[in-house]
Amino acid sequence: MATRPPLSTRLPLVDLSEVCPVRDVMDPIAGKWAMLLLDALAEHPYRFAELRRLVPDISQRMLSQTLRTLQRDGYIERRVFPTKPPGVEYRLTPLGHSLYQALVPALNWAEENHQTIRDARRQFDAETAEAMDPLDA
Amino acid sequence: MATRPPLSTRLPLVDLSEVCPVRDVMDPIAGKWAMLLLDALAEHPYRFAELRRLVPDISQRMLSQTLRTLQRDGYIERRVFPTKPPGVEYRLTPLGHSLYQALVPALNWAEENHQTIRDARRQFDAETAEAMDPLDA
DNA sequence: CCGTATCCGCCGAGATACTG
DNA sequence: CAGTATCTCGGCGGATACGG
Repeated sequence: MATRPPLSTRLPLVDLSEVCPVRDVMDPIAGKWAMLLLDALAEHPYRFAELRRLVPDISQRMLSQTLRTLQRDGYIERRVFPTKPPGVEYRLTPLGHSLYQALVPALNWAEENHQTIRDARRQFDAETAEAMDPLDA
Repeated sequence: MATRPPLSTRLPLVDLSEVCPVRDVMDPIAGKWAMLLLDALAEHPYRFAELRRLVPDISQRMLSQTLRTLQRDGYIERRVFPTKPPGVEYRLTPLGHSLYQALVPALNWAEENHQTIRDARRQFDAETAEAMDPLDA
């Protein structure tokens, strides 16, 4: 029958990153560590090992990788000092500071409303459990 | 310039959701669709099928699932109308509107700086490619 | 019309070991 | 000190089929 390319091999109809700027911009900083690093660098430049200490549970691999994507998007700048042994410093660019400022309201909101949300979750879970198991009426 | 208190307290492995409220709050809305749905519902309540049309490339499964997690955190309310066939309307709660307001600066920033970031990416990729393949010096 | 159940590919992220 | 290379695994999210 009429030959049609398999669905899986067809390219998207439009460039989604073009259609939805918000997702294109937010995706790289929505990972597990990006915001933490932006927050750490917001006030002060840091070296690689210092960032490891500031975020103790990040792996070397994810620290390196996250820093590079932040650098790629223009949020941080990487400076190498040819000392012995070499040192590398990371600092926010003006664009990075600008992003951080735009994030501040959301970050503050999260902290202010954290307990409210936890309560909402507990209540929701209790209600749905009750609906499935109506013993505890 | 608004410097916030540290995002990550450096207490070791206790309950991370307790230690890092920002991650606990932001994680559920950092998914692929949550922000889009919040944005759609910010102005006007919608029914399930209407949301499908508004966000054409979302699957039924992810729409249902995302709406449920938003409801669980208390951002949206679900109203069932026993019509024939049944209709379900979703609308933002006051908490949901409050969250959305806190997100607005970040959303606007993303749109305003989208092109700048795309340019930064292109330049970064070009430089790293050049570094690996120094033919075009 | 409004979902849930199941199967599955992909990728983010951890652990570990190795280079300059 | 500041990374990369490789392996691995769990979970997000897509496709499809079925239920109320």
